[in-house]
Amino acid sequence: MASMRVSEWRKLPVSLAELCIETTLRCGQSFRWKKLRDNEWTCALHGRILSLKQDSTHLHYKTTWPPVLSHTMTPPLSGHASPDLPIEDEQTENLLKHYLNLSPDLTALYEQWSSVDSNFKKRAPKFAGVRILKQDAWEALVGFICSSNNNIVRISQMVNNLCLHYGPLIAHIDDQPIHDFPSPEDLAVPGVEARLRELGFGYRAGYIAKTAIMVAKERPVGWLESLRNTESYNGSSDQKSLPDGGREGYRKAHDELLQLQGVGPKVADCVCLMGLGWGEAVPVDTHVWQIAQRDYKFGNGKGKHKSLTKATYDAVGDHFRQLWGKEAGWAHSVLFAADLKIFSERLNTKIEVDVDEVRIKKEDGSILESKVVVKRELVMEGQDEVLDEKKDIKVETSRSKRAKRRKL
DNA sequence: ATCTCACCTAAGAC
DNA sequence: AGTCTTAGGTGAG
Repeated sequence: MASMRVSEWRKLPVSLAELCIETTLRCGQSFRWKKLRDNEWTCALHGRILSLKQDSTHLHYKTTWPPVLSHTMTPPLSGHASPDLPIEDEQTENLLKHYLNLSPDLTALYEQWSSVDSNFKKRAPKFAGVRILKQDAWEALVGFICSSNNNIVRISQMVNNLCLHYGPLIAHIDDQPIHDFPSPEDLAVPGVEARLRELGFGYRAGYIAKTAIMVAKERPVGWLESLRNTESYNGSSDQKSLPDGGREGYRKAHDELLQLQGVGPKVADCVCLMGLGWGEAVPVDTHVWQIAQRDYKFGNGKGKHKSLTKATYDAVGDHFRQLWGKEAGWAHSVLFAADLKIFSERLNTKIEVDVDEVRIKKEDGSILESKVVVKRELVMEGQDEVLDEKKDIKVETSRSKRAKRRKL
């Protein structure tokens, strides 16, 4: 397995409020990121393998390139030559900035949503840094077709199988083959439905096979991409207020997606939001429907909106668009994450912090002054019962002082 | 327009 | 051990 190249770790300054990969990569918007080692996330993207890890000030990234021919890979974005970075690292940095969608000021958006919505304000603090990724639209489409009546773990397994059997091989890591995501053409071949059924896709096998044929053969080249929001992000929220059902381009994209097999309103909205850049798309699943009822008094009134019909679906979306504005789908994803079972530990975790000032008098008379911070994360059952405890002790400040001389 | 089912599968709850 | 429910829904009647 000759010479695949691995870059050095490089870093980008990013705070946890702007992006938290632990939450963002697990909250069900992408299904291919894997945690291979402690806090290290890996995924194949655009013909290379990307690894990410994060500390409180920086995002660190590393690229593994396929053995040969890496120069024939089309760069995802052309960038200006930089004196500091090798051209490939610069490409990867551009790819990352694009994929992670780093332009929107998430801190400002959280503040804005908190100022208009007390429920958001209450739930958001433990779910900072939930950012909507700019995923490939086709990948998002297939991933969310798989998501019906399904859970994140199984969706991830299915998508993984899809890549393994139909996606182009990129490289091996620890003898494990890593494949990229298959194109519509890769999946528009005879026998796909039967094979996917064998692979455990169930009734979604037919949806994927048919949708792949529609996209690859019955739509013009570039059709899916043409549905993308091309506006560059503009922070000012008081642009002409958002139309009731969202912008024209969003409605068009949504309508077009509904023509595909296995794509209903919810899946179409997931693709609009996470694959096509339409921030006002609000996917309403049973979960969000429950949130709407529980926290926003939906369906309480006189019989209207009793169940999640198409009319109710649209009304819920409109309500959240009106409340949160142009990036309603982003805010929706924060509350969605806050309701996921895989993150439920955070909700009953309380954090206790003890700070001790310690002074040690040394023999030479100087005083060593340090602050010992003991941080305990307690997983609670009810009010008093502690199920689990994680302790983190660190010496935060430490300095020597010359002994003060007593005045006589 | 709204409602009811069937549809794959695997894991957890009774 | 079986049965039921649930997990980011969709399509057909």
